[in-house]
Amino acid sequence: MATSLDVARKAGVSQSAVSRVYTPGASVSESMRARVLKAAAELGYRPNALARSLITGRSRIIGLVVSYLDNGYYPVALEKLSKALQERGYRILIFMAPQSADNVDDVLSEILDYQVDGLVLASVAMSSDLVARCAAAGVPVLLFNRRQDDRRFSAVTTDNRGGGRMLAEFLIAGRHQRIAYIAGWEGASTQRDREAGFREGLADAGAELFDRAVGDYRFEGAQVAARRMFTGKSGSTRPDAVFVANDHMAIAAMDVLRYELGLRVPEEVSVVSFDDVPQAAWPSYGLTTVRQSAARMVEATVEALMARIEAGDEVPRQVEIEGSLIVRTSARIPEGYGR
Amino acid sequence: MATSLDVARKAGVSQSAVSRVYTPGASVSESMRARVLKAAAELGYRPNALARSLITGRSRIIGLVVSYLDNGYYPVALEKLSKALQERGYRILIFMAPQSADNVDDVLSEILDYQVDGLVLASVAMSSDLVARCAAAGVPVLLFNRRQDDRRFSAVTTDNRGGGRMLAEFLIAGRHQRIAYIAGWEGASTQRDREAGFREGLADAGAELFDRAVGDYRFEGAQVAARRMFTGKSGSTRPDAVFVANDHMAIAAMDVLRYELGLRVPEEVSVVSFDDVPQAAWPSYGLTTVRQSAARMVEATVEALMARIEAGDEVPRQVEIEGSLIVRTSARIPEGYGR
DNA sequence: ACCATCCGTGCAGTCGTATGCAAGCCTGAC
DNA sequence: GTCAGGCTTGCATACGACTGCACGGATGGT
Repeated sequence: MATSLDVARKAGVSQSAVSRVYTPGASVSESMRARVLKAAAELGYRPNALARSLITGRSRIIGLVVSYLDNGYYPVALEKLSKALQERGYRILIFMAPQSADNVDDVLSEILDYQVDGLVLASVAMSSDLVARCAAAGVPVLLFNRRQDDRRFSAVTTDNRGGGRMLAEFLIAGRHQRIAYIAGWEGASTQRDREAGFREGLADAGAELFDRAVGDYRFEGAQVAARRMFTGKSGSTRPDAVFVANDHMAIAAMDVLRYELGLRVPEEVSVVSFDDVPQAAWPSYGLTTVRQSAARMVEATVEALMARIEAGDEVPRQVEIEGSLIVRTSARIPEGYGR
Repeated sequence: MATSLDVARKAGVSQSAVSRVYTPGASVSESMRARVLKAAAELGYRPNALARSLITGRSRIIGLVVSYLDNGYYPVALEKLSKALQERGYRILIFMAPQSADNVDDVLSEILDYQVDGLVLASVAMSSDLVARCAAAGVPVLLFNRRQDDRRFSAVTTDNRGGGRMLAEFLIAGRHQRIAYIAGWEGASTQRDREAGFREGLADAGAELFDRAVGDYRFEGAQVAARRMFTGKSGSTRPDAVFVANDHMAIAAMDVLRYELGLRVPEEVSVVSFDDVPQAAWPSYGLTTVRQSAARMVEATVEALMARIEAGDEVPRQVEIEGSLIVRTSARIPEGYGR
């Protein structure tokens, strides 16, 4: 591999000159730039990003920690995030977090070793020890789709509480009598907020939860929860509507209802959920769900990161994106709805 | 951030000593190791991976180029690949390739700037100019799920031809009369091989394609293709079976058949496909498909990469994984099948 | 013709770590 | 007691690029 020194020799200039040609904003004459570029092209020279990072102290790498990709929301978000950052000249170093949340620290340490300019944690929490290390290293941390009360973090979330409330109102308007809930992982802020908003919405109408089970945001968890909630019950002892805390689980639950238990959706049971993953729009499911716009969340993420990295903002931002109710076919539609 | 020199001063030893403590296999006495580790812990020291890479010439970063994540196969593969590489001390620098295949070169150049130790191209092709540069830089390149006749590449694929043939035999055994094919992107080796194998299988039984359309491996492409192929046709002029070149498209096609055109699957039309993405197992689809084991492909990928990177093998490997037919409910099952 | 100014360029030091080399110490065998 | 050999350790240099500083030349105004 050719180095800047090789290019300099070939072009008959100093190594500094070569460096300046590749540094935007540096002062170089046209004639020199031409000579350097010619020599560089002949040698196939490209600046070594690692060496550059070492001295500038900025790697133009963003660390991303994700814990699961099977929930269809994350691939979409990852794709958008990657593209948006690429456009700004950043790359993504990706880490899969082990499910056991305690090991995340080890993984994170390794990321920090690469001198990332920023860190995005997608649905992942972080020990306070690590927080301190990131702060010391001046690495901005952004929580994606998770809130932490600690105000030292930037965070981008959807208005989960508001979304939960919208779903409650929709089900109430549809005259559902026995409304149940299948929860996500209880450690997640999204789970807590969605449930809180949902219960508020019910309470405002004088209703309350008819049943509740926990699916932990996992596919199999939702299957088990749905079986537990519906198996062996007759029309009046089982829910006539269920809010499943995200689409990933809702799909699992719906398949159990239909294909294991022979229930009709939405005629016998209405199903609503949260996220609007691509699969939610597939006509086999047609999920009525609260859209958590990946495009807008990613946009906010990139903006918040860039503010801290490039503009040097000190104060973390907490951004909350508005959700919107997408009505499809998985839940009974209130009479006169949409007029 | 503390450096090795800070640690050295605090521990009263030389910088080299600190370095050696963190270099596996280096010769350090127990007493010194203890002193260094103590000082390091107090300062929160961790070696700078960039500086280390600069001098060792190995970054322990693998570049990964992916063009789409909406096909459910790739998130699964990415997750497995990432975990497998993490276990071996490597990280993934991820790049989304723009759809327009010509710009891939720019993107790839940027990856190479980071001195990656290896490059995995998932369903992405590469210009011969870039090939030369990678070879010059000594960066092994591995084609994942794509074959290129150029023997300078390592490549890991499924036996697409064999898989296509299995599907043809299965449909023939099911006594289908009018067998059609919805193709993937014609530039892809997977597309060509799957189709070739399928046609061979048909030919062996004295049959041939009844109809053919192109879906380009895209969801919308498959919808259009399915409409074109089935709209406004009666029982005897439309296919009674269709092989859709991958699951991602098959799901789109199936929904068109059922929900737009009111056809019953598999009673009126059998659908088979390729990949076995997680969604294929969902009972709403129950796709009969050829499993392309992500686990085995990733395993082969990691092994081939490590052979070139760590063992220093010069010869690229072309690995072809056996596919297996997964029979579910989307296609008529031949009488006496499985006995 | 003189001086102030500015632009372009090279020199040399720097980022944080790894490693060949040589020197020092200790051990054990004779 | 001597010497060979091995194990530890520090010194110095290298990796590849960025950048503050100083210097030379060109420019412009008076």
